[in-house]
Amino acid sequence: MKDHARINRETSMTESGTRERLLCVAGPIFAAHGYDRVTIRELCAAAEVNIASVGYHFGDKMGLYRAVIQCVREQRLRRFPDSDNERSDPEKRILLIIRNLLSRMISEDESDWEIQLLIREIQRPTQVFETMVHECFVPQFQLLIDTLEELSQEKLPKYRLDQFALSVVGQCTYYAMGSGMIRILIPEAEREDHFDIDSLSVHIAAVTLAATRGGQALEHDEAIRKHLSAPITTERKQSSFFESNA
Amino acid sequence: MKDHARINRETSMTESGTRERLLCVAGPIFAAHGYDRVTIRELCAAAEVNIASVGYHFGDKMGLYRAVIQCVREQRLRRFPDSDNERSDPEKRILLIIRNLLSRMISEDESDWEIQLLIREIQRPTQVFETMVHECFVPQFQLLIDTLEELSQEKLPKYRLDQFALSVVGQCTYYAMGSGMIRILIPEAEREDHFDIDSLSVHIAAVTLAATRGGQALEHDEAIRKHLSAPITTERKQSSFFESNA
DNA sequence: AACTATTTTAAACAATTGTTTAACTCGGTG
DNA sequence: CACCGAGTTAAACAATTGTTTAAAATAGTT
Repeated sequence: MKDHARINRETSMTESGTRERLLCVAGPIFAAHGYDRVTIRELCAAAEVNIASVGYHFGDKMGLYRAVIQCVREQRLRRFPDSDNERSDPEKRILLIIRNLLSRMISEDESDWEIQLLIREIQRPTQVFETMVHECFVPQFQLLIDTLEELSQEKLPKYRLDQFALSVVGQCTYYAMGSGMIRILIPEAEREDHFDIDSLSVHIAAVTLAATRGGQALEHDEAIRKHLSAPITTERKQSSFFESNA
Repeated sequence: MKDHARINRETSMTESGTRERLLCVAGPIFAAHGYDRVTIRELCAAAEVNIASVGYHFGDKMGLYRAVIQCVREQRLRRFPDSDNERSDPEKRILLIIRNLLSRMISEDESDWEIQLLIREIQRPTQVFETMVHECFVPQFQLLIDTLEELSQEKLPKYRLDQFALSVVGQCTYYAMGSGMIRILIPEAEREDHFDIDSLSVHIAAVTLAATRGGQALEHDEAIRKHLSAPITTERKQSSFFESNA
């Protein structure tokens, strides 16, 4: 019964069309509404195939979802083979990395459903998540760390580089994950003028450079640590970002 | 029919218990599994009330959810009235703000379901989202901006302060939203040693201070802008954070 | 053409969903 | 006591869900 589908998937001998149509249609829909809110009937209606097709070709609704994720991954790996911005000054490289990160996060294109899908995986990981991270995110993260290491004149311990790298990633991804909040916090006019990809990548790159350049960051680190002894724990539970203050 | 419930809710005359029990039980469950994956029967079974109770007291499943959100909000507003860390040097204040932000993000307590619930609202906003942001997040965001303004010696334009503030918020919230990825990217030993609330708040505060202190950030800004002319757009679509590079 | 394997189809499946109904209990008031 | 409104209950509601079935259609081979 389902063995047919398995053989079909592995050898990919047939080009019947229904499997591919289903695979192509499911991506944007899953990305738009999330796994739970998408029904098999909705997918099959969009793909103009029978309701039983997903069960036959993918065995399961989750099987279709996993196939979609894997398809996106392979397609991206094939489309973006290797970037070769190896030899240039680290300041420029870090700007490029940040810029690429942001252009993937801030959605403007129409084919953004791939990023939306991956972001959903990041926010609520499933079984596919771990392999996805290892294949796609870890290498880029390592590239970011290498650049940061080259950027800082002095030798930094690994955990320090990781912290800086996560600061970069955090700043960038927030514009995707917290876009709803940003839309409220920042007026639209200001957003359009100073929160485009160019302005933001320059800003984040500047922050990163200022933080990593020289030992001044560590110097501040020590200056701050003096404050960190007693008085903080007392106010620790008094206020929070989620609480009103006015 | 539902008028009873409405009157009951407004005047809060009766203390029947089922409404309150439902309200208390629903919070953690919604936070744990999300709105969609929670069934009315599951909630009523946990609260040991009849299935029709939610329809009677809240009119709707969504009504119960909105009541839970509002309950959390009011409870937090009541519990944290006003923090009075007004007069102290801005370096210490920014550290306190970051620290509070992080302690809310990195979940260690058992009563973290409130934050989890709010984070779910941030990620996938519903109707309750906007009022929630205006009541809770906007004031704290303003406090952050005020501190940043005091921190920078020179006068910065508003959009600049907003960018810095979002950098702070982004770095902090990433440890909550991207925790799944961090768990993979950073080894566990390193995470336990250098990614606790204390270390991270010092790190983020140091980054923020280094970025806002003096005009050096802007100086870098200009230095970077020179790079930003032509060559970027060419490599714009070549690689991405999601793509492998090795 | 006949047979086989593979794919598609319409229909029904069983389970679960949110919501509603109508009877019922209880407490207080005339 | 009778009455009434508020609250609770069990049952059923209609709708939708993912999944399966068994027959029909298609393609490929001898």
